[in-house]
Amino acid sequence: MSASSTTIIHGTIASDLLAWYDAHARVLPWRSPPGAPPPEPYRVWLSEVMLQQTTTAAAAPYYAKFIDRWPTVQALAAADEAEVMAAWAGLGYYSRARNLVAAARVVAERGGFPETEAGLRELPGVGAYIAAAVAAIAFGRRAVVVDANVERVVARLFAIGEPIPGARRAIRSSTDDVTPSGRAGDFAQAMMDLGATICTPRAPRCLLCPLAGSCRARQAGMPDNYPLKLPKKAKPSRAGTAFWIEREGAVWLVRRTRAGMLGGMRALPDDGWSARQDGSGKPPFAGRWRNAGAVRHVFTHCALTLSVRSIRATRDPAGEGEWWPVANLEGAGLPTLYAKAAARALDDAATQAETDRGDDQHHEAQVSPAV
DNA sequence: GAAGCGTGGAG
DNA sequence: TCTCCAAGCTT
Repeated sequence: MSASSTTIIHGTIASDLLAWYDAHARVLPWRSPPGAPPPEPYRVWLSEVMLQQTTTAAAAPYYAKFIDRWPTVQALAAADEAEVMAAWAGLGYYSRARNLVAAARVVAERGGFPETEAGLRELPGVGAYIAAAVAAIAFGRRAVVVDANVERVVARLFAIGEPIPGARRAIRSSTDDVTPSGRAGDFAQAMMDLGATICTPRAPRCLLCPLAGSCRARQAGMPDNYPLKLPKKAKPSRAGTAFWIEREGAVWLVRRTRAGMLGGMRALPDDGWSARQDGSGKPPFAGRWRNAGAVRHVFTHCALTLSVRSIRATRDPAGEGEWWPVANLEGAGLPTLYAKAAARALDDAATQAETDRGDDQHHEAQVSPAV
């Protein structure tokens, strides 16, 4: 195939896709309509960080909360890191929140966002994808934007049979080939919308696809065979224990170390469980610990059964921590694992109180059902 | 380059 | 219930 005919075909892909996008673009809180002036770079960047490995449905309420609370990058730069971490609680991948604050401070200090991919790439938490996406969407620069959606669309368009991650080089090269010089942001978002709504991982809707006529996987009759992915490693199961220590309507919370799982987040004290090994089961101090049941939680690379034990304290436990009002537990910003454990402890306490009202016997050794 | 890092929804 | 995986980055 000659270079000129290649260009014509690839140009058709871009124009077909943009025409489809003009008619079918998703309406999203961080997005401008096709052809309209782009949102502020702050909004594009914030949304991209939240959208890493995260569905639009999950990110949307957090995006609204952050924009309401920190409307500008200067406001975010001036925020307490701890408050940003707490606001991020539940969204996962918590290093994103710490990098978010760090990057905001760099941007505020230098008086605005870098406008080039290379400049953006220097911000903490900004990698190849986000740098390209912000350059294209916020600044209208031609950039090769490759996320998991684009990987899938391009692997199918060109029937790239090599498995991920080895195929990434070829996918990037082909994406470069089909990326137009104009409407950079719309093109990137159109590719992602196509991947999210038409060219889906399973059961792609090829009958609705504006690129079906150009798609080599479609022509071969097996679009959902692309991209090929290698089998994943088995996920280990871990066991740990969290401790609910209550005193005068407050619960003792600690802050996890910045490195590792749930790094930097508020948490219940626990027995040192990790993705690599079980916890010791040992409570932080001796006493009449109550078994409040257990919760199950699945992380990216381990599945945890977290036992919950509770006690009423008469003084501060050893080490760093803070008494947090139970009535305002939502404001603590506990990651989901510990929010589940807290709910288990509170439910157990409520159940016990009801039992105690129902008969005169104590049930201090009551065993709650496993979850 | 591979492993570490959350969570919730879909099928 | 179980598997897959979503607008990835860092070390």
